[in-house]
Amino acid sequence: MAYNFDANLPIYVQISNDVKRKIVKGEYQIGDKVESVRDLALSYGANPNTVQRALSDLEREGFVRSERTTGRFICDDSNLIESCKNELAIDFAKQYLNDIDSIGVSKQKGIELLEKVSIERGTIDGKE
Amino acid sequence: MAYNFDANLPIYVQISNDVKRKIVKGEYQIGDKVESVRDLALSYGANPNTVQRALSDLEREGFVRSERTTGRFICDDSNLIESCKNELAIDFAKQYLNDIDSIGVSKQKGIELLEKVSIERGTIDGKE
Amino acid sequence: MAYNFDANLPIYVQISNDVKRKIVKGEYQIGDKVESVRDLALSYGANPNTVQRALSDLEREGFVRSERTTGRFICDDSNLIESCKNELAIDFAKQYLNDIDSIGVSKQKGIELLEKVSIERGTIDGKE
Amino acid sequence: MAYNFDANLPIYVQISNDVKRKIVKGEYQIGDKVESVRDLALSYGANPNTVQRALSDLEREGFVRSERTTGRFICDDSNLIESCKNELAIDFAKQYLNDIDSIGVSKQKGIELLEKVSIERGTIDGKE
DNA sequence: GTGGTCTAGACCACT
DNA sequence: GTGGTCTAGACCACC
Repeated sequence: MAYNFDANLPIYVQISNDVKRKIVKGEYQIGDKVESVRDLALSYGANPNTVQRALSDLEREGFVRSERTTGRFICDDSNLIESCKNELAIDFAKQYLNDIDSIGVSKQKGIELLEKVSIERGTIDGKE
Repeated sequence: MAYNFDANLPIYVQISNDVKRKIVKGEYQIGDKVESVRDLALSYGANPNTVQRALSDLEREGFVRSERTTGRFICDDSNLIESCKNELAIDFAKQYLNDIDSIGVSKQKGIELLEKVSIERGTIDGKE
Repeated sequence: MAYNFDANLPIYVQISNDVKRKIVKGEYQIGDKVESVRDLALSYGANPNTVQRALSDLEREGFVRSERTTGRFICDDSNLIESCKNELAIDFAKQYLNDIDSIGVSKQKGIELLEKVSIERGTIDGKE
Repeated sequence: MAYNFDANLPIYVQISNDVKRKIVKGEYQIGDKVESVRDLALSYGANPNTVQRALSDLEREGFVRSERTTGRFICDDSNLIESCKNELAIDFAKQYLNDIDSIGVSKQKGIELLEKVSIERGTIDGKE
């Protein structure tokens, strides 16, 4: 299995989210052709029907459009993509605030931690 | 079921983590008596054996000590608690950095989001 | 395919009906020469044999007559055409009454809807 | 097979439409329990998965809500139901106008036909 | 080859 | 018993 699915969420939701994430991050650019249902099924280690359902959901939400005989493509809707990105980022931020709050760490301390951790990681972010 | 367990982690680990979180946050104070295995099992909706294992782990790690006849108590080891708190906080911070990185959001933007979200929530943090 | 056939009805019936409709509407005038079987087959995207059968039926019903060497022509039988038109119109009317009845809309409301919709469409009917 | 499906439309769409029609007509009242997926599958002569899909769509559209262990129920959203009814009625009206237009019958004549046909049918509508 | 649909049959959680 | 999910395998239309 090429993808580590969380047992608590339906696989089709996780696939849908993963593709959304790739779109939002720019791994899929507008107009890009999405891999075929069968190929995605192979690489996710899921059933084609499950992938199909994930992509149908994305289509309904406006992230991809399908052309019957040629494949699926990323929609040209940068507003949608941007708002999705914001939404995800806000969700992550809320999650972080909840997490540190659950152990009695203040938001201020949480921010300092981000600086400290990012330096330790020596990532690109360290330059900021 | 009184607790929403994640299907991917052993339940005893999740219980152990939850108790640790409560200690770190101060919901359990040093010297406090921990509820009986039987009561904890009820409130977690888990098997007493599972709770027993979680508490044994906590004991081995030095968070609680058991006194044969009177019950279990939170250890007086503020260093351990403090370092545990830091460790958890760092884990959360890393998680957050990974999350926002996965959608192409910078650390700087991530910090701004924390401010924005915490204001919207109108929580205690708002005073900071 | 130049014609969107309904999978539930034999194609030859659908072709026959379409020609009948054209006669009734006046797209084919009395005495007009009907296109050759070969041409009709092309434009309908059907097999010439299928078209042949449709035309034979129309001939049997008296809508067209075939002259061995010159082709097929629309018959001069305005009574037949008129009664066919009425029959079709009545079928449509019954269909409409059934449709609105199936969702609990009264005939009266159905008539008002026709006025409303035809105005919205801004079609020729608007003048009436 | 207890339901005559049109080969041109996906079965799940037809089932969804049929249930919608029943809601709109009042055969299903607000709060009514919908038959179970398995029962509906039997009565429609379709696969439970197909019925499931139809109902999921209806749920997404807000017509029904599902309670995990007890069944599905018609939502209390009379606005939605009313607007759906109007939409369907308008579709039927447009269809009728198109139909009669395709044989050169005017809207006015079409309305007269409705009166005539409804009297011939001797239905309740005849009193209007 | 592509997406789309359908069936059959299975398992799960919940009550 | 309920809804929900997943897999496996099939067929179709389109190009």
